[in-house]
Amino acid sequence: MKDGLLTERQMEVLRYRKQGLTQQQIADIISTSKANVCTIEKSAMENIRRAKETLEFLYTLDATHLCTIPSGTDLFNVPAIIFGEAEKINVKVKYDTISLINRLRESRAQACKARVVCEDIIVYITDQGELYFV
Amino acid sequence: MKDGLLTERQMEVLRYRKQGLTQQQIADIISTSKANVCTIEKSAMENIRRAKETLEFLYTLDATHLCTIPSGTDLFNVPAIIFGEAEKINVKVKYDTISLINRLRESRAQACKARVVCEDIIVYITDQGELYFV
DNA sequence: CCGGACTTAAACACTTTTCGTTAACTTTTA
DNA sequence: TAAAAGTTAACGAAAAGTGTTTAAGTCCGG
Repeated sequence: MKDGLLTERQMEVLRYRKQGLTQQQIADIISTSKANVCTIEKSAMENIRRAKETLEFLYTLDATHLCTIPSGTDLFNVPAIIFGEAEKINVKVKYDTISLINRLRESRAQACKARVVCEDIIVYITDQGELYFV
Repeated sequence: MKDGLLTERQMEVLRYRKQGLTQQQIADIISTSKANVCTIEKSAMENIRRAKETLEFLYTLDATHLCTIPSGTDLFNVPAIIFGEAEKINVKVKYDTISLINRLRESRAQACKARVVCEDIIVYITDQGELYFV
């Protein structure tokens, strides 16, 4: 059994960064160039992003397609749409209006511009009322 | 920007499996051997495990070390130890006694045998009272 | 005990990732 | 603005991961 996605080098850099060290300081400590520290940190972040996306996929496997929010929809209308669709299939959404919008904003930030949805958003829901946006 | 950890092949197999197909049926559909379906599914599960472990690492970066539960401790004494340590640093743990034990069992199953902790368990905590066991 | 479902190991060709260098570039901050 | 911090691009070598085959397993219900 292997560890997670991150290499020793990547974890090392992330830990030093968390302590507030600059890339140059870390480069000195681990004896390499600051450019290399930058790329190691970057690939670490990329790996973390991929880990998150992998689990998102897993969730959509468990969930069923609920509806699709068309691009151009007012953000504040989204909860009503989702509550309505969930009611049709007898599932209680585990978010209220505000937290639903926050959940959406967090998971699909680039799809939310100001008060408007600027990309089609596919909505999945589990039996437990958990939502996933793709 | 690339996708998550899973390859097309791996997602394909997981989706078919979710539908309840056997490895042989999937092998026929995607034109390969059932042994290969098995290894693809296995590496998919391994990737998912690694994705989870990667995020766990990320959480421990945000969290501070709270205490270490020594091997041999009675499971039912663990909550009291953790509540005590958390109180010392003025953090409210977001679990009650029962759910804390469940959380521990889920995250470190192999470290819990019957009523006893059989490995040292390092406990991390965030400002929000979330716990991580390593 | 037979058969179906599943697992495992070794070996292979192939692709991707990683760490590293150098050098130029942009952004932030004092 | 000047210095420090951070980013990017191009490239190479080494390491790791993937899909595949073949062949030999285990595990379990009927």
